[in-house]
Amino acid sequence: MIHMGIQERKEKQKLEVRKLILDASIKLFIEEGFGNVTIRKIADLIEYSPTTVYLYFKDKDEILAALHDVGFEKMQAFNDDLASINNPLLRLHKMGENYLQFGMENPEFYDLMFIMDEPMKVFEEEGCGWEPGDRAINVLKATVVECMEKNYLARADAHVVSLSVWSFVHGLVSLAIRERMEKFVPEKEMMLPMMRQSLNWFVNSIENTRKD
Amino acid sequence: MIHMGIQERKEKQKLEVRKLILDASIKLFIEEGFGNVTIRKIADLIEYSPTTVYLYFKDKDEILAALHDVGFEKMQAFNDDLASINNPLLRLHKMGENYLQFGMENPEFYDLMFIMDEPMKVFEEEGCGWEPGDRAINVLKATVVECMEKNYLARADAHVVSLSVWSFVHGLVSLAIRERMEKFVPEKEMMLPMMRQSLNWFVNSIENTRKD
DNA sequence: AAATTTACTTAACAATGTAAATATTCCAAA
DNA sequence: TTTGGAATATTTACATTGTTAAGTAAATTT
Repeated sequence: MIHMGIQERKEKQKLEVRKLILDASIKLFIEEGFGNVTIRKIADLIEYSPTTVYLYFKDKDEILAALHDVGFEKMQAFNDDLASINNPLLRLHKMGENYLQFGMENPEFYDLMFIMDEPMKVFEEEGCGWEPGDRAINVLKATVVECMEKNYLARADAHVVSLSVWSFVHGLVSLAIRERMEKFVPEKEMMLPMMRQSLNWFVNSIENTRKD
Repeated sequence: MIHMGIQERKEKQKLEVRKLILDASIKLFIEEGFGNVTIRKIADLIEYSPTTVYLYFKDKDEILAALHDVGFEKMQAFNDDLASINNPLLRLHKMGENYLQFGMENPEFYDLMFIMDEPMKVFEEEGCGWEPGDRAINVLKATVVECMEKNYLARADAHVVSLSVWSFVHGLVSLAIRERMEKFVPEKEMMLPMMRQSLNWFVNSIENTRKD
């Protein structure tokens, strides 16, 4: 094995084409919307033949799953400002606001991460569960637990409460993204403000009033 | 116009074929899932050629929109037991439970009604908004208002609160349907119970504690 | 009886995901 | 240096999809 350097270069190239495909997908995804992400358009963009894509990804779902992962990275970057908030209830609130904002600013990614079926098939096949989602909700859960410990939230099954909080914000975003809110929030620019109001009410409602 | 009877019969026949198409769609929809509802399969079932379908529906989206409407009718039937509940907060709670149950028992319909893009396109084209959804949320809203009037809920913007309640239950159902909950609720038969628990916590949390 | 409208079918197109067969490139051993 | 075999890429092809255009046969109107 004299030419290990060459093999390394090859592997790097392999990864580079993979990255080309992914970048092209993201570009199409963001600029033309999900419906226009097709194998052929990806291939056109990177100037390869369509079937070459299949040398780097098993099928289209796997590409979507990769984009799904990119979405979770993006979301994590969105939450950089959380660590500085000491009050866990305020932090929970801010997490919610970030979630809403991320969803409304990146509807295509949000869709892929929390609504679309396709990327989930890959996780099913892999056997191991939905790791990115798992990690995200564990952060939420930790905050909920902290809220309960410090009596900002009434003590209850933290698992149930975490799912509830998540469901609440997901409900808002997914209804908005899939155009079920237009009748109720006619002006588009009022959507996010309205959602924030909704979140305010929610956080206010769940706050523990029987503080010791 | 001697032959009005014949014209009537013709129109009836026209409606009958329409109904054939719709029934076939529903059958496919329920038995084989949404992905297997194709124009050709519908045509096969009713023993017409595929293109005949287009004489009765503008396009596939219009069929999906019709199924969407059927879903709302089904849901309404689900809520027959609500009228007998006098306490508005209990009624709200029961509405939520019905919503969860309907969603979990009719995931395909729920999908069409509250998640999928396709049927909404028809409403956009028609200009007038999403009438079935509008009606449904108005029922919810009336209950919320009644809750506030009778001090079961703290006074707040009823519109915001209604959207919030809806978002909450929709969040639960849509996460479950689109397989984002499996990691958190591993046993499938625990899904609905867990969601009910979540709803219990929610209703409990939003209930007005400063009752006069 | 002739003309026209209605109801339906056949044929076809374009887009899509994907598989199989084929070609090309490139490195390693003879 | 040549050669054989991976690795990489392309060509061709297929099946499925929604949908349109053209054609046909029967029913209805004139």
